[in-house]
Formats: sequence, C-alpha cells, structure tokens
Amino acid sequence: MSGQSAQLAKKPMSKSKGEILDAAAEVFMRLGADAASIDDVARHLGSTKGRIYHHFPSKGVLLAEVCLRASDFVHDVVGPAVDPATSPEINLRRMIALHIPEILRTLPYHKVIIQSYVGINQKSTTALERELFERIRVERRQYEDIFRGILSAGMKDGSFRQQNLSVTLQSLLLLINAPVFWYSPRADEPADFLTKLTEQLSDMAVAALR
Amino acid sequence: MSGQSAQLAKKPMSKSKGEILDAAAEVFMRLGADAASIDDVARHLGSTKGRIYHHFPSKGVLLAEVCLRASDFVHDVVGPAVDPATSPEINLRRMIALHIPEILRTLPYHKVIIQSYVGINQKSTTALERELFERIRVERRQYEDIFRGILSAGMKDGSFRQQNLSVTLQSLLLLINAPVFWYSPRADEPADFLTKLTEQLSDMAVAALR
DNA sequence: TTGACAGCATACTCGGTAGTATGTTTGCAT
DNA sequence: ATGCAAACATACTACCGAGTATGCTGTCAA
Repeated sequence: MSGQSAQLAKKPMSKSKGEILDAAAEVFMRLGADAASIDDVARHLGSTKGRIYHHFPSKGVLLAEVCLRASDFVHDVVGPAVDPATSPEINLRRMIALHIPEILRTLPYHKVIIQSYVGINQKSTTALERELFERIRVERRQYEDIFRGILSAGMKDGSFRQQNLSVTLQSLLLLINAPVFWYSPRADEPADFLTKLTEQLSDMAVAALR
Repeated sequence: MSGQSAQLAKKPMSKSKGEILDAAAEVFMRLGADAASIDDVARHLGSTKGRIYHHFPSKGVLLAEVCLRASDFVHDVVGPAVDPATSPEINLRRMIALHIPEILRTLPYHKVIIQSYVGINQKSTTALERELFERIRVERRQYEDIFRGILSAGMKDGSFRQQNLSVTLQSLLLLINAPVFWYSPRADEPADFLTKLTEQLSDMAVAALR
C-alpha cells in the first residue's frame, strides 16, 4: 500500500501511473532494480504485468521514470529557494534544510536512483531509454551546478576554505544524501529525530567547508 | 608444518582464485553484480565458465568473496594503525590517511561492495552464502566500531563536538569512502592528485566533527 | 444501442543465464 | 613412464523473466 503521491505541476500524471511508480520505487529499493522483476512490482500493486506494460513500454523506461521523479522531487523544492542576494552560507543552510526532509519524504525513489550511480546499468537499448537517462544526467548536472555556484561564491568571499571545487562538491552532496544509505523510518524513533538529524547534518556539512 | 595454524591465518589464496576475484570485481563494477553474468567474467579472463565454477560453487559465493576481500583490504591496513595511547584526532587522521589510498588502490572491489549496500540483494539461498554475508556484516561492524571508539573518545575529551554518535559515524564513513562513488583514474591527472585528495578529505572529515 | 477506446488481465513465446555433467589437459609424485 | 588429481574447457539442461498477443470489461459519446 502506498501513501499519497505528490502531484507535480510539470507532468500531469495519471493516478494509476503514479501508483505504479510508487510501487516500482518500493520494490526496486527492496530487491534492487536488476533483481526485481516486473511481476514483483505488479504483485506489490495487487495487479498483473498487463497494467504496467500498458503505461510503460519497457522495464528500463519504468526505472528511468522512477529516477527522473527522484531528481524532480529535490530539484523542485530546493531550486526555487536559492537567493543570489543572500550570503553563500545562509543559502547553503537553507538548501540543505529543504533537501534533507525532501529526500526522507520520498526515500524509496532516492534509494533507487543511487543504485544507478554505483552500478552503471546502461544496457539501455531503446532510444527512449537513452533519452530519459540523458535527461536525468542533465537534471543532476543542473542540481549540482546550483551547489557549485554557492560553493564557488563562498570560497571567493572567504566563507569557505579554498580547495578543489569538484571534490568539495561531491563530498558535500554525498554528506547531505547520507541518510539515503542508512535511514529507514522506525516506530520507536523520537518525534523530533528528523529535525535533529537535519540540524546535525547541516552543521557537519557547513563545518566541513571551513 | 604451518598448515595447522592456517585456520586462523588469513587465507593462502591460490593465484588463479585471486585472478578470478580481480576479474569479477572489475566486471561486477562495470555492469553491476546482478546484470553481469559468469560468462562475462570468464570472457574478461580469457577463459570459460568451467574455471570459475571449479573455484566457486555459485555466483553468490563469488560475489560474497569479492565483498569480503574488499572488507579485508581496508581492515588489514587501518586496523593495526590505531594506537590507544595517542589522541583521538591524531588517530583519526592516521586512519583516514591509510584508508583512502587503500580504497583507491583496490577500487573495483569497493565499488562492488557498495552495490550490496544500496540494493539488498538477499536472494542468498545457500547456507554458505548466508554465512559469508554474515561474516561481511560482522567485519564491517568491527571496522565501524574502531571509528566509533575514536569518535566516542574524541567527543568525551572535547576534541569533537558532542552529537548523535551513529549519525556522525555514518557520515564520516561515507565521507572517507566518497571517492568510490566518483573517482576513476585518469591519464592526465597530476602526479600528486591522490595525495592532495587524501589531504583534503582528511581535513574536511576532521573539520566536520568540530 | 452500439461501437470504440482506455484500462487492465490472461496466456503465451523466447532469449539469456545459472548451474551441471562430462570430456580433456597439465602438473607432479612415485 | 605412468597413474592420478587438480585445473580447466565443452556441451549441454532447466528455468526465469522480459516482452507480446490477445481477450475481457467498463465508460462514454453519438
């Protein structure tokens, strides 16, 4: 059973398609995108293959759309928050404070997209799949560039220590995505755990830059 | 006859088995452990399936032994370096300075073991596979505990900021493993790049703790 | 009422892969 | 030299899972 999915203004997505994406994210997360079969996803939906292949032409496209949605989630939340008029450190703290809760809210999607970073499953045969994965790459690049700009500005005005920009960027992104690797919601966790977690990671991330 | 004590000694591995593990790490890294077939590994070796199945009873065991070796590499190098008589910060810097070059030296192995962290491929049917994966879990736990002890001591004596220990630990480990996600050796990189990289990551890691 | 299409279910095909069974060579002790 | 494992190669089988072809059912417009 899947919770309510946030409707994105960008793509008017059918309700059924959204449910399939949620289920795919969940199943791909648990079994791994390669090991999981379309039948596994269908079973988790309480339906059959036919429904999935009615909305998605292939497993690769389904996987790609899960990853694309993961990318959109954070991008749409963090992107608008950046304010060129403010200081780099304030901007960065604000971005992180939005980024972390969002990836925790849409955790399965991000656990899936991370799989595509460690195992380069580019068996992408069809043209559509290649196009989608290219769009994912572009979107990630754009998202990185937002942080890159903040870091660059911060190194210039002395807020952050001057060092290799790419290494700094990758380390920062990994740090604020860290919960994706180890976090899974528990019943006995304190109510303010996520708040505390976000604060701590923000502090550590900013501290790592000085 | 030192044969008897070989039980506790690490593992006198045959040359051929080592070659197979190297090839498996390389191929699993490139294609993903699930997508890659045993024939792919054999082809990369210039041989056939028969050779692999002569040394390994199943693909799962092969994968497990790759992961186990990845774990051993860093454990054997970093483990002996810790000195209880020294300060937490000195210890931590020394450990990181050994950890990072070692994972870069044995990069394919670590790219593979990371896959098993994001995609929980527990199709482990056989008892042997379960035993091996359990040993991997235990070894990782032990390795984590080394850092946990240092962090705990550092928080107590004021070297490090006091905050959630588990979150700090996971973030630190992710930070010093960061190159596994994005680094691949290039011909045109400066000779001192790895040294600089190690220094920067050490600095960032320690800075993140204050 | 009908017919036409979206939204799925059912029942297949078919290629790829893990694993096996068995042959063949190489090293090596006696 | 000769026997005999170890260390492979070759040639299969069995099965799983992606993709397809087709059938079924509701909905809605004309």
